[in-house]
Amino acid sequence: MNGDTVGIERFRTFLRERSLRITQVRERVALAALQRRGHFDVDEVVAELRRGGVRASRATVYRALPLLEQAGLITATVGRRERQRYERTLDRGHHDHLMCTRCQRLVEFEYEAFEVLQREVAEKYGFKLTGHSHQLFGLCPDCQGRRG
Amino acid sequence: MNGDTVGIERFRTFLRERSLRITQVRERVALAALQRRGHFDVDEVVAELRRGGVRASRATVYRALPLLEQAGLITATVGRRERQRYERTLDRGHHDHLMCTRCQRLVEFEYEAFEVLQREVAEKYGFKLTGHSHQLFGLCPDCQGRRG
DNA sequence: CTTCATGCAAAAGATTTGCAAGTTC
DNA sequence: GAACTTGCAAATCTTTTGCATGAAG
Repeated sequence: MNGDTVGIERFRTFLRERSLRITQVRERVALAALQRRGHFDVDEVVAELRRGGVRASRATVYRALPLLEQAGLITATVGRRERQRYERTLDRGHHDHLMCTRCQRLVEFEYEAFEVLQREVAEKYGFKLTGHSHQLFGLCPDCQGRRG
Repeated sequence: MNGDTVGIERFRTFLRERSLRITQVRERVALAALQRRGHFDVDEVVAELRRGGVRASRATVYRALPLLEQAGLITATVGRRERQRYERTLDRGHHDHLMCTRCQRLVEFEYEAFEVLQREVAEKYGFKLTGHSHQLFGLCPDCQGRRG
């Protein structure tokens, strides 16, 4: 019983709880998304599905991914104006992102100090911390000095 | 000589440095943007301009705001899939957000330590830092213990 | 069988772009 | 005058939606 299987089971439970249907397509989308490593977008999931011989429309994937997100299996990344991207929640660990605003290059970093400080801030305001989104923007070495 | 005037001067310098033209419309857009307090989007700038009797097309404003951003006068905010919003850089200070996921209550906090660490991370990867988005999610004191 | 999910194509919404006409240097 | 800007409309791009048809419960 690997991680994906657990994920699928969790997704089923999520769907049942909300009286949503457990369909073939939804499960296939879930599998395709969970099989991806690193970041992915809607089209990549569609491509992954096609490779596996599953025909699912983009619209369906657009409808399914937010469910997976609500189920806690994937996390949407917050970007600027590009297409929405996701990543498997389990892969995330505690890393955050450093993104080049020119070429979209994405670097992941992990700094325990941030986690500690965050807990500190939450405590200061009496909040019970459940998550965070932390992204740095800038120009990567290659893009510094370039125009536009 | 108020803040806006300084901003405009800085914008002129920025344009000159890149051999871009200092036009009436660009200056008006800059003024309109700098006059806004809090967050604003393209249409709000267009509206502000109209109120001042300036007719500038949306396209022009779309072309001008990134210049203002590059000049460091305004900062683009990062959201999910809505329209791009900006805020005057000077207004930002260095605050980040702590948001209650149940009642949407928003607390702004400021922790110099985060800024320091962020610069450290950027430097480590050779990035030139231009901005960041840092949000903590959790339950505020009032919402803890309540049902979701 | 009732209700919800899917696919398709069309719609929507935000932003970008080609091009002719107007400005800036 | 040459080069860059602007405005307009059309084009793009991503995401959403209406609707007829097909599955799930």
